[in-house]
Amino acid sequence: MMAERNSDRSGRHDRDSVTTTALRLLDDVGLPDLSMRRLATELGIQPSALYWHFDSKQQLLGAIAERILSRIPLEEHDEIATDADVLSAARSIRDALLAYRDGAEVVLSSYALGFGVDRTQARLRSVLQRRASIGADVAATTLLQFVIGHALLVQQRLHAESLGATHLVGDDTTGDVSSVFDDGVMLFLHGIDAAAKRPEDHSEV
Amino acid sequence: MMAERNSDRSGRHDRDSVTTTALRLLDDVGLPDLSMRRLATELGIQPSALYWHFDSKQQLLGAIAERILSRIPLEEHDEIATDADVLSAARSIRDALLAYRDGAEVVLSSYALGFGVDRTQARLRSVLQRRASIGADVAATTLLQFVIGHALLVQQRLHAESLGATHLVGDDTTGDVSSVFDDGVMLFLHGIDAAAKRPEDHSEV
DNA sequence: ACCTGAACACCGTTCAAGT
DNA sequence: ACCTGAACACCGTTCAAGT
Repeated sequence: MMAERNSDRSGRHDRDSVTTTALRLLDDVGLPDLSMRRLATELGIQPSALYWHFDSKQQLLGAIAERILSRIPLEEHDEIATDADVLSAARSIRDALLAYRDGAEVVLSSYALGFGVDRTQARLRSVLQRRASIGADVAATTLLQFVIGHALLVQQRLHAESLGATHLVGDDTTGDVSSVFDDGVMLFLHGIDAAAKRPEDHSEV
Repeated sequence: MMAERNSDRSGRHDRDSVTTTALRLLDDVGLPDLSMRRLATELGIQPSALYWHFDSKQQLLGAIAERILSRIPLEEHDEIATDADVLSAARSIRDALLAYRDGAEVVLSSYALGFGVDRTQARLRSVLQRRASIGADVAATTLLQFVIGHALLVQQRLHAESLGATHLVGDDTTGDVSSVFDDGVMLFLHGIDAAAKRPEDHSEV
C-alpha cells in the first residue's frame, strides 16, 4: 500500500540514500522487521543490490548507528561544567538513542565494532574532565553504561507494550521515566563529588 | 561431530530438560546461532516438537532468562547494609548476566515480558531499603540499569573480539573491567549518601 | 504426553551477468 | 557505477497425523 522507491528522485541509490531509507524503515517497523529484503523492496531494487553498497547487514546497521549518534551535539561551551551541563550531556545521548525505534539496540549491536564510539565517549568525557578529580574516564564510562542501560530498558518496555502485555514490569512504581533518569544522573554527580572529597576509601572491599 | 540427544537418559523431553540443553547450547554457540532447528537437532528431535513444550522461541528465551537469573542469591542477612553488601548485591547480578554467553542480551530481551524481574529488582531494593533515605526504588532502578548496561557492553566487546577485530573500543584505557564496575557502584553509593545529606537540591535544573 | 513429516512464508549472502 | 536473476543454506511456525 506504500509507494515504492520513495527515498530519492533519481532511479539509482548510493550509500547515504540507502542508509536514510533504512533509518526510516527502522523507525516504522522496528529492528526485528528490518530485513535486507524488505529494505530492498522499499527502495524498489533487488536484495542483492544492497550488497553493492554494504558488505553485510551488520555494516548497514553500523551506518545507521552512526546516523543515530550524529544527533549528539559535540560541544556547547567550554567553561567549567555545572550539574546542568553534565545532565544535559547525558540527556543528549539518551535522546539520540530514543529518537528512533529500537535505536539503543542498534547502537549497542554496532558499538563494539567502533561505530560512533568516539562521539558518545568524547561528549561525556569532555564535560566530566574539569569536574571529577577521581578520574574522568571512569566516571564517563560508568555514566555511559547507565545511559545505555536506561535507554535499552525504556525501549524494551515500549516493545512489550506494543505487544499488548501492559506494564508487566514492576519499576513503573517510581514516577515517570525521565525524572528517574535525571535522578540517576544526579546520583552519579554527587558520587563523583563525594569521591573527590574522600578519595581512596573505596578501592578494596 | 557431537553426540546427538545428550541431555537426558530417557528418549523424551520436558520443559526443563529442553531449557537445560538450550542454555548449554547458548553458552556454546551464542545467541545468534541459537536457533530452534539447531536446538532440535541437539535434542535429537524435529523442530516442530519444540512447539509442544513452548509456544514460541521468545517463551523459550524467557525460560532461559529465568534460569540465568536464578543464580542471584536472594538474601544473605538482614542487618544494616554496608557498602560491601550493596557492592556484592550488584556483583551477584552482574555475575549472573556474565555467567553464560550473551546472557545479558537474553535477559534484556525477556525483561520487559516480566521474566525474572522480581528477583533482580528485589535483590537490589532490599539491600538499598535500609540505606537510602532518598528513595530505595529510584536508587535500585538506577543501579540496575547501570549493571545491565555494563554487562551488555562487556559481552558486546567479547562478541567483537571473537570476530577478530581487536580492541576497537576506546574505553579499555581505564584499567580492567571489573574494577571499573566496582568504582561505578561506589560512585552510586556515595551519590546516595550525598543525596541523603542535602536532599531536594537536585529536582530542577 | 510427546513426537514426526510436510509445508508456508520468510531470512542473509554470493555470484555471474546485465546496462 | 549500480543493478538483475537465480541460487544456496538457512530461519520460525503451523498442523495434521502418528505412538
